[in-house]
Amino acid sequence: MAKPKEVVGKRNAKVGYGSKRANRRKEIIRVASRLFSEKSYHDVTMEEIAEKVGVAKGTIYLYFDSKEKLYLEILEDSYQDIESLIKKEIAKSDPAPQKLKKVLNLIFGFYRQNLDILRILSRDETHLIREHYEFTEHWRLRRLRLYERILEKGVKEGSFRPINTKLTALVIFGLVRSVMFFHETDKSVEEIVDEVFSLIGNGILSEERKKSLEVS
Amino acid sequence: MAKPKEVVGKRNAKVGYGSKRANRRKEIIRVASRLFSEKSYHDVTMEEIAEKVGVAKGTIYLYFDSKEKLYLEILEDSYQDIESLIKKEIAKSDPAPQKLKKVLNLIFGFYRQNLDILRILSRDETHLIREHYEFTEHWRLRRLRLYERILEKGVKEGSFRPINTKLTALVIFGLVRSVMFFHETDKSVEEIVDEVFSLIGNGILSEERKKSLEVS
DNA sequence: CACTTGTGACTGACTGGTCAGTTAGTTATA
DNA sequence: TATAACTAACTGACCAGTCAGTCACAAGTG
Repeated sequence: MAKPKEVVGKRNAKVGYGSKRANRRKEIIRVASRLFSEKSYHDVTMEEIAEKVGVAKGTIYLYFDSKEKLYLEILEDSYQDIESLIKKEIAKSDPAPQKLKKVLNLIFGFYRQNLDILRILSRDETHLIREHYEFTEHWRLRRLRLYERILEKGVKEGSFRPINTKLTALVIFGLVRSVMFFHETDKSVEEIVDEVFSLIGNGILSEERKKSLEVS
Repeated sequence: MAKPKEVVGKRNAKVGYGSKRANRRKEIIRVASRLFSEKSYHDVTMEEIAEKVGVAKGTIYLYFDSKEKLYLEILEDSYQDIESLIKKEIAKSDPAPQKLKKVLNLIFGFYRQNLDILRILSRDETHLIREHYEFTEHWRLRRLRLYERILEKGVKEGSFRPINTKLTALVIFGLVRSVMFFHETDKSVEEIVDEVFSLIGNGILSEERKKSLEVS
């Protein structure tokens, strides 16, 4: 415990000693993220990444085992970042509607600030490699469960109607992506979330219409 | 007008004379669709397509100028199919809510019957080539406008609340994809559409909750 | 100090393999 | 037999990953 643990070990290990080496790593990830957000996986070459970082191609391989590993690390980092952000901000005791709104704000906010990552994650290149598929699937399910738990809590509390929580979670999952990705960015995240929340909160039918449906 | 137009012309023209040649074309598209739905664009090789069709690679090039053209034609065909399906079924006079439900039924139904196409269209490989991006964008906007028009009609009729139709269209666009793609297929299309429609129609908040929000 | 040895970061030419697209030649068909 | 359909071998470009070697600098040594 006294001595700091020997940290050199494997070259491409993630653990960094906040030094030059760690910075290079980060710089490579930064550049690669931007490139992967602009083009598909196969259209980004290691040569190109190296060039934009300002090193030779071989150097990249001193930090990452392979192109796939580099790509997957970008994905994992992003998912981790979002999730830890949510974990930090959400208090268990919040009533479900507030909780849902908070989560939406955090997610929309994160994506707004990390458009490259939004573009990468939105793309469904789940066929690249087996690992990638499992990866994406894993994180998708985590996100769905998060929504579901909030919805279930709301139903129990009585703040939400007795809805199909699984389906509703899917609906929220889908709309987040499309709204974030395609909505004009002239509105603040808060405004967008307010509108989205009011929409899924109250629905689109008018009161008269709802009444007439109840009758029939 | 009397004589059928000279149709031979360019080898790879789409126009077919319902014969052998046209069938080959269709078969190639069918096989390619399945492969493109299983793997990413770059991971499907022309060799593989040829093999699965049962011809030599060169033969594919007698029907399609390039891999890109083949891919884009699959996309275009799919978009066209869905849109013409909708156009055929939707009467202008339907009230907005029914219209929306009908459209959702048609789209969900189409995807349920064409899972390959759902997988291809869901993937956002919009970076492949410039043409592909414009393509996808074009059809996305058409779909959004369709939703928007229905929503506007409903607002005017008074069957929908005065909602932000642009945002709502995006929400619907997003949820269709994610619900269709990920929802267990043990339910019929009608059941799913009913549930989705009730969700976006009435919202998730309970009546008490809505009232308490109105007060605050 | 002058030197040697060591080392981690980095380089870039090279390899092995892949694959879209071509073409010269063969087969089927009208 | 003329033409369309088809084939299979080939070409050229591309690219992930490798590896022998360079370089700047630090640590040891007499």
